[in-house]
Amino acid sequence: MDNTLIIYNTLTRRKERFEPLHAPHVGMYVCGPTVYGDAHLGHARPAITFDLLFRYLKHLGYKVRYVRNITDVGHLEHDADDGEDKIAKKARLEQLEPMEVAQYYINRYHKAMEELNVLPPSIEPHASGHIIEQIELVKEILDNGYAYESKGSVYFDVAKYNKDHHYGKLSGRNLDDVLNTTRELDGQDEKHNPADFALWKCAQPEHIMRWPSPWSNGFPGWHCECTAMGRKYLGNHFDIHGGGMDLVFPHHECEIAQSVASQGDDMVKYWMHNNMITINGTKMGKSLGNFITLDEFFNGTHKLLAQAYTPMTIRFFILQAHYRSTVDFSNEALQAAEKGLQRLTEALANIEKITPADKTTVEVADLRSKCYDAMNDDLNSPIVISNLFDAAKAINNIVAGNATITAEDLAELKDTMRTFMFDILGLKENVQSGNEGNNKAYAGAIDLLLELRKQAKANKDWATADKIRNDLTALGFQIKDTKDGVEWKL
RNA sequence: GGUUCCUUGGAUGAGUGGCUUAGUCAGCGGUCUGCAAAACCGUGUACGGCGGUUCGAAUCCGCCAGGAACCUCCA
Repeated sequence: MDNTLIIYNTLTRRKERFEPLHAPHVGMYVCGPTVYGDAHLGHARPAITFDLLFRYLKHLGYKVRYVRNITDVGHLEHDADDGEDKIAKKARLEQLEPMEVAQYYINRYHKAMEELNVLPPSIEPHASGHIIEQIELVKEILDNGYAYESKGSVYFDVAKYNKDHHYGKLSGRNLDDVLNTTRELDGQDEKHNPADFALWKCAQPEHIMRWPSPWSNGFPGWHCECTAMGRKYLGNHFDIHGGGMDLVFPHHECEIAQSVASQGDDMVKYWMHNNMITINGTKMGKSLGNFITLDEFFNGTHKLLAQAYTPMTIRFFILQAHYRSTVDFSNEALQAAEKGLQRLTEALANIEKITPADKTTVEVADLRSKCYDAMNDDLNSPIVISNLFDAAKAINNIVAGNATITAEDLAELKDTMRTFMFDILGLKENVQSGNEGNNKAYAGAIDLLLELRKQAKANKDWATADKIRNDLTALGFQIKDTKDGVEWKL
């Protein structure tokens, strides 16, 4: 089996063969959330995309260290008069300690991720816990002559850097373009050049979150945390750095500059970026105010939602599109995903009903290799899913008596389905809430009703039979009459 | 204005030179069923427009139209 993973590298703009720097170890860093609000559908995209990659790399046998940070400090807010950061601003509004706000949203983020069956990363470092490392990074860049101090703040000298290196190689820009299009920003008068970005910001008097440094009491610049923490936990050179496409410039571009200016070269071998989720053709984003939080999806409480959607429906919906394509939100699309997922899980359950025969008359032999081929081609999860649907069709045909399968092929089919659905795509069956005892009791009650219906049917009392079925359906139960008896589920 | 990219059937969404007009959802017809549901079988004119390259293009090149992301915190 040829398991050569090919991934698209934003840096080279082409698909490349994945060759880890230190196989079998793989280091991967992904930009995590800024915790000043609830996670929305857009946040689920990178989480699920890189969860897929994490799962697949592990499945291939790599030992993966996956670092996903929590940004709880350091992002400047542009509509603020001073350089106050988002966490501090929200804290004052709500009369809470900044760390209390951060913790609240971290907890909620973790809960949402768990519901989406996103595996926790190996390390989840907080920016606020790595101020020392960030100060060290700034010092190195200063020592190397690529930064300067101004009124207690430190700025990266982009023009100087660009003489020795290419500032803009990731996003395809050149410095002149950046200069011509840079807008007025806070602290511009402190900078030598409008394109320079902050490595350390001197805190205004009213700014709550602040740390001492050689330059001032303040806080680290926008881009330092990922460079400092990536290096700390993954070393000076690691394999994969991921994030949303909207982070390519300036965030990841600046990370490269910081890395080169401090250690002499880029830390990252493969840059990977997931595309956006759109709503009415426009990006769903915090600042645009057009976002729907994950909790709202799970509860169906947003006015644009026709119904609640389970976490697995959301996950499946995202996996049905390739990660580098935009995916457009709509109720219709989500409902389609919901039904599609149901079809797959039912087919998987139907495997248990199959009695092996002495001959296989369905095409399932190459299912596994087709799925691997799709995954190896830049994580083409939509193709994996379409292959699983082919398998579902085969299973249903066997159950319907139109085809047969040998015990050996059946075992292989089952194992392939389970491996890809559960281990790699990370889908799981929705677990019913409620305690065991209650579930058992009410399952018994349903069975009793269906027994009565069976008797009514035997007496050709269709009115009674239909009433039981229709009323149960109205309560949310699905009743199926199969040749082996009645099946039901909520 | 600059950089990067996109435009596929009713809705989604793969494919990137000819064996793929994927797959899902919806619709329509049929099989099964007391009737349904589920399942199965069958089913439509799709590749933004105009040129070019080629034996052959949805797929490569050019122009035009429309749209998006980034250039400001954002996944």
